[in-house]
Amino acid sequence: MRRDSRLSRMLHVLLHMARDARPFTSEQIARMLDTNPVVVRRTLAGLREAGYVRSEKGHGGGWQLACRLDEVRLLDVHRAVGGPRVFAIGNVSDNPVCAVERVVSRALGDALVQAEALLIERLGAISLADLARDFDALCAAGGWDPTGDNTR
Amino acid sequence: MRRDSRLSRMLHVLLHMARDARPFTSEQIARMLDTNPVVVRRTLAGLREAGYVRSEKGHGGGWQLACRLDEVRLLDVHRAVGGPRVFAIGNVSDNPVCAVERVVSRALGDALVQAEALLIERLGAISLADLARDFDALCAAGGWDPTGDNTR
DNA sequence: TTACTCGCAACAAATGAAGTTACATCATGC
DNA sequence: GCATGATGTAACTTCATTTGTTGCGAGTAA
Repeated sequence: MRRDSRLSRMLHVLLHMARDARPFTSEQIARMLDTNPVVVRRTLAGLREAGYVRSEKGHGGGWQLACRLDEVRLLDVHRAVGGPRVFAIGNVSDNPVCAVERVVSRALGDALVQAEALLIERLGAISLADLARDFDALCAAGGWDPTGDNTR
Repeated sequence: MRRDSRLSRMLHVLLHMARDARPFTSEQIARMLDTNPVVVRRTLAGLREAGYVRSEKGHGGGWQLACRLDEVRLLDVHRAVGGPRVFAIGNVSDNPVCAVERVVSRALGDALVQAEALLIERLGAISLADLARDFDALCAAGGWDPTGDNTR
């Protein structure tokens, strides 16, 4: 499988929306993400169901933020895009018959659970507002021009 | 992609080998793991290159342990089977052009790096000897008969 | 009425582990 | 030597999952 990039992509879009209240069309977002509009609509659908964005059809329609930045954390977005499996590796069986395998399964499972817990904790500790602040800091430090077209 | 179970499977096999010095054929191991002999040989090949097992052809041949249990840690086995990608999720790009994406990439990357570091640390802290001890403890506690055929 | 937009179903492409088939090679025992 | 049992390996298929693509329906605004 390719590496799942939905969380990464949605965060990217959300931050752009946070910086510009005008609706973005799926076409525009697809160009930002270097993909195509159907993939964008498909993935943003999850965020809409969670209430983080809203979409409007027709002229002047598109996607807009529908939440406060400080109320949505990376973990929420992860869940909104389907809360996909975190690990590419894992146990072959959850409830092994073989006693030897039970020992292996427990040790490996413990390590994975701990690592996942840390990841969840990290993602739960960062809000979209934090990222927006990071962005402002980056601009201030790097002399980047926030009025230009930096969509890519 | 299916979840990568090579580490889990190889640990299972190694512990069986630790308990019985006789060579195991790929056929026998395949039955243990509920797979087939070619997959077994393919995966064990990595452990052989690392020097953790050795294989013999012909009558009475098969696979045997070739290392001390206290010298091989789960992390070593993970690497010996190819050290596959740990996460199923990740950033879409390592070096984004877009300034917004750079912020996202850094935050997400940091969280993933921390979680991976913890997993690596855990896998590095457990040796095959530790698992063998866990197994003995399990037998002692559960009244399991180590002389029986518990290969499955 | 036309143009623009999302919504969605259906299917193709790409990726990588696991499974399968086939055959070469080597070691043992007779 | 020869049959047998075992690994070594290439080549292909299967499977699961994200991503990409096409096509069409439906709503909305000018």
